[in-house]
Amino acid sequence: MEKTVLDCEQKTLIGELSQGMELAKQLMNHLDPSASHETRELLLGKILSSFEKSLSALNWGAFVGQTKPIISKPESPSHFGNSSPRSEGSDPEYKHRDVYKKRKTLPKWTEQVKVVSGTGLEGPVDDGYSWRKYGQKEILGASFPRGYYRCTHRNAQGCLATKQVQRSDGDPNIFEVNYRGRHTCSQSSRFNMAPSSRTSESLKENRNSCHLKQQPQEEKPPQEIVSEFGEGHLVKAEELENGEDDKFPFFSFPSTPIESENADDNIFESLMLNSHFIGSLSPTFISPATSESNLFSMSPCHINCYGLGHNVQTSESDHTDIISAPTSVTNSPIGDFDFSLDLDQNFQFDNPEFFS
DNA sequence: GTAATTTGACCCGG
DNA sequence: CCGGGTCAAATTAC
Repeated sequence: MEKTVLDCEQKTLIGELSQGMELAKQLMNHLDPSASHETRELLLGKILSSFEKSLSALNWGAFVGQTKPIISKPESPSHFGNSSPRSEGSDPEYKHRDVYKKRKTLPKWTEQVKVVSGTGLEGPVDDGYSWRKYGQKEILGASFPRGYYRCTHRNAQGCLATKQVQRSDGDPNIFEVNYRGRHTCSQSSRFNMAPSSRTSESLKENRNSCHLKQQPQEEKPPQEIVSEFGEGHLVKAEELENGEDDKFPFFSFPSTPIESENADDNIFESLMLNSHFIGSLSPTFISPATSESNLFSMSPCHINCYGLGHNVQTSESDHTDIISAPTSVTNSPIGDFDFSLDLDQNFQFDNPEFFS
């Protein structure tokens, strides 16, 4: 495989993006208070946001893209596509068993998104992927319904990525976005597959054509883009309560042995994480009073990535982890990735997950 | 006409 | 049995 070339491409891209992001941040720091042109701030905010998205997508693509269809098990995603009406079947057992089983094994992580101005726009909720809403539910104890989204290309490409979006109880400005599963659709790997001829232009093209579609929300349609500036993220990776069988394919590793690639990807992780942590690591968390609505007060464009493995627990206790070790965080994720990659080696052999 | 959303019913796990 | 997650027909938007 010509991974090396691609990796170089990605490194360059990531490096540039990181630099740009840092510069933007610096610029933001040096904003003249007297000027206080919101437009400028807005612009900067969007720049940063854009960078974040790019980096994030790049990073994810690095993992997802290099994997071929993740679920290579016999009952591959195909039956997602088959409009398999359970009603028509006298088949009492449906395929739901498989579905739920799969659901359980998918990697899961939560992103807490804060939208400052209450205009109703959730820029952050639009994370760069195309989602289709497939359900909405009132959640007990929650003031707002939870929306269920799946990747638009699930049928076409068997992409199993889903997410849940729900407003926080107390704060309509906070959205909890629960991601589940990695994107296996071609879009998600757009960066990864980018040939050397690919420039930022084509990347932008990609974004427009595939990914970045404004996401209509259950609330009011967005009128202004102002709120996008004040957004804050908290990304935390979680693993499902891993049963014995459940390893944590947080990045959906294929069962094909790839070692050097992983190493390189690890570098990407570090790169990206570092870029995020540049000047953005401030333990400004507010300890969550309750496990329900966790309000994290953060500086704009503050993203924390928590990786995997040993660190993961249920969402509630997760918060404790996050808050309790804000300083070690800078290194921790990288270490975690290392850890995970190491485990990945094992994962290749015993991911009985897909054999059942 | 096609694609996305809405919405009530269904299924599963706890 | 209840609550959460998903499905799919109906409806709406493009």
